[in-house]
Amino acid sequence: MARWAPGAAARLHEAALRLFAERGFETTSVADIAAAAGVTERTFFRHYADKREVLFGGEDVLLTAFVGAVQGAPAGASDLAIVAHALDAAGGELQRIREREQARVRGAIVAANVALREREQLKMTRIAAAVAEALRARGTAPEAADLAGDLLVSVFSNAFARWIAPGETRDLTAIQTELLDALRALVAA
Amino acid sequence: MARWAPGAAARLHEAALRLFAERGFETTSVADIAAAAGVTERTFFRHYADKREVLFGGEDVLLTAFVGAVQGAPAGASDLAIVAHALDAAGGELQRIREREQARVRGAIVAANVALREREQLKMTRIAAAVAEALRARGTAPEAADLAGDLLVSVFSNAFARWIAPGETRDLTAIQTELLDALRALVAA
DNA sequence: CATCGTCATGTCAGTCACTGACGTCAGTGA
DNA sequence: TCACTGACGTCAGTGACTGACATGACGATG
Repeated sequence: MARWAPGAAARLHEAALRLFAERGFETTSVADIAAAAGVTERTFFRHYADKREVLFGGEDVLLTAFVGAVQGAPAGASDLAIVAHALDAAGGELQRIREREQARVRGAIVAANVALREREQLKMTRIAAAVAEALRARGTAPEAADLAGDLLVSVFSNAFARWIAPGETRDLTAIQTELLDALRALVAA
Repeated sequence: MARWAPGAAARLHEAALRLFAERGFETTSVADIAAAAGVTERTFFRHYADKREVLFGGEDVLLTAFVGAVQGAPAGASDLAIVAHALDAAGGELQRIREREQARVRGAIVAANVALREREQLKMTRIAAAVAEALRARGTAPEAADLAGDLLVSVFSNAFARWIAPGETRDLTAIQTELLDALRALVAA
């Protein structure tokens, strides 16, 4: 028999999500989470670099999805077309791996806490930078690449926020397409 | 004679900036800053809510400049024209109150630390939200307002980063105008 | 089958950011 | 003269996070 029950990271993740939803992020200590998962506090920090990290585990998935879509966009496509392509591809993949209800719970936790919103912003900024870098690698001018990266993140973030809003039933990609159209109209005016 | 030397907040600010630049943000403790300013640690937290706050003091100045410019934009202007107007007004004001070299020092400190970059992102997000709200108050549709707020922040942030880049000599507003043109080209393509 | 290293965890002691409660005393106004 | 306030000090915490070291099940290797 194993000395310890396996899957400590998953147990910690689950316990953290439950406790954050029940009592809030700030009012649940790492010790609480560890106890609920049946490990010590030290073990928590062996699996997650800090208390917030437990909510941002699969961070790289989204980033690599966006970057991969940019790299895989058809040659000769305009920068905006590449952005649209990446939004479609990554948005579709996100819907496949993430349940909407689960995303709503997590979204509520993050929205309720400043430190978590800060972390979410950083994640998005990293994605924007990675997309910009991928565009530069395709030959886009530096200034345009930076702007396009920000633009992609703006459309995605706004679409995602609306996707998890209560009562919303549309596809994430549909919302993204709509917002991209709104952006075109905005800049063309 | 006064019981304590006046201007504790200013002394703390100065000491913090100097120590951060010399030894880095993480490796200088609040106790160090307080000692350098001739007060106790407790007093530091009476003036600044947390260790990072000492670098983000005049945060509201920029926000109110942007919001004020949006509110003061000519009636009937398109959303993009309002954004351009706000960038010009706030960018110009920023250059008047902030020395470029000082901004470079602060920028280097912030760039060197993740926690500080997170905070900077949050500040920008707040500005985007405030600008979006001001646009909605003028009658802009919610989706367009959110996108326009993000767009303004994207242009400003990129322009500001280039403004404090080593060797850069152009005006902040000139860089902003150039980036806004690049954005128009990007979306029109 | 004995032994040896690895790996995930526990244990312990410590640093540092941040907070609440309370005391102190110069200045200010009645 | 006296009560009050504002700005600070003092003290005793809590909680996030880290480094160093111990432990014991497991797989590999002889």
